[in-house]
Amino acid sequence: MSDLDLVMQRLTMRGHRITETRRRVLDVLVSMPAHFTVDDVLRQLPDVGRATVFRMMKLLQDLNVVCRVLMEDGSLHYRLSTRGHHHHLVCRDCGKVEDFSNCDVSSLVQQLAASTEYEIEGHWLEVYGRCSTCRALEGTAVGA
Amino acid sequence: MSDLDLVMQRLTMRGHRITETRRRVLDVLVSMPAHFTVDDVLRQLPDVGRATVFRMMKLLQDLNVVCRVLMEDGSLHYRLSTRGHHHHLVCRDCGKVEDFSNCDVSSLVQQLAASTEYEIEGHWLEVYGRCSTCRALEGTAVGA
DNA sequence: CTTATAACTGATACTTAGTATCATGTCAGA
DNA sequence: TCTGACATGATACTAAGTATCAGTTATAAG
Ligand SMILES: [Zn+2]
Ligand SMILES: [Zn+2]
Ligand SMILES: [Zn+2]
Ligand SMILES: [Zn+2]
Repeated sequence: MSDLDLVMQRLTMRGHRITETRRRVLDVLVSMPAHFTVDDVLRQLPDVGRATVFRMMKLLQDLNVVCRVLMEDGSLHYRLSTRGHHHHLVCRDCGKVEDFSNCDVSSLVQQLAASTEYEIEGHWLEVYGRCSTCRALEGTAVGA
Repeated sequence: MSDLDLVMQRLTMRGHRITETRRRVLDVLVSMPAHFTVDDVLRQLPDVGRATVFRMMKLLQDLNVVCRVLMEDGSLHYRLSTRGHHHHLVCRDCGKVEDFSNCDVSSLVQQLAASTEYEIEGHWLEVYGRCSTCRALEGTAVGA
């Protein structure tokens, strides 16, 4: 089943309607790169209301099919993802994203719990770097 | 030397002026709890211009005496801190913050680098939980 | 102590991200 | 096909932050 079908299914399962607008927005979302903003979406759907897209992003978050990526400057971008809790490894050059959750955050958290007496209940982690493709390109770049 | 003196020193060292407004804003900042917003500051200094406080927060970031705390909802708060790169452990109940940097993020980063072929250049980590004080209080809370 | 001037300030207007309201439109089941 | 709850778009609003600009002030050279 495609991500798109999955979203449709979850929508109806929860009593939400499949409208023409929702279908159009979803079509745009699946065509988007790894992460995007609401304005990226609006630019491709000028006749769709701003509030509608924001409402939809919130809905999709409730349905656990989008997450938010924290950029290094502190701004938040959206990303289609049907994973539960996970983290992002974002390429600074091309914006490509790797989701990961099989990480060793838990050991870090245990260290912290021991040294601080906090009871730890959540965390947010984003990692930034450059993907192999972009690193390979750098060597051959004009002027490099 | 107090944090406040340190800031003054760094300001003059970089050719910035010590003005009455800056002194007043700094006084408020050091009196603030672990993290705060610009509007928290403005509420205590109604005659200081909004832009001035934002300008000052940016300046203080350049001087490495404030950092930003990512709250769980995605909003950013400010925090006075003269540390370099570090992370936050934020109490969900009282807002208390522990800075930490002696963490095991580097091993996590190495794992990631090995499994993804990304060259890793940065990260952002925030941890949320409840401090020992708030946990102790819970047991004695009315109605608990 | 002046004075020149670069730095600083506050007001205002603007931007970006997101929420609230509300009249109109439409999906989907009876 | 009827109907009402759900969805939509326009509009206006909030919150965080930036840009502009005319007026003020710190500071250091004289
Ligand atoms: Zn995790
Ligand atoms: Zn890349
Ligand atoms: Zn606490
Ligand atoms: Zn670190």
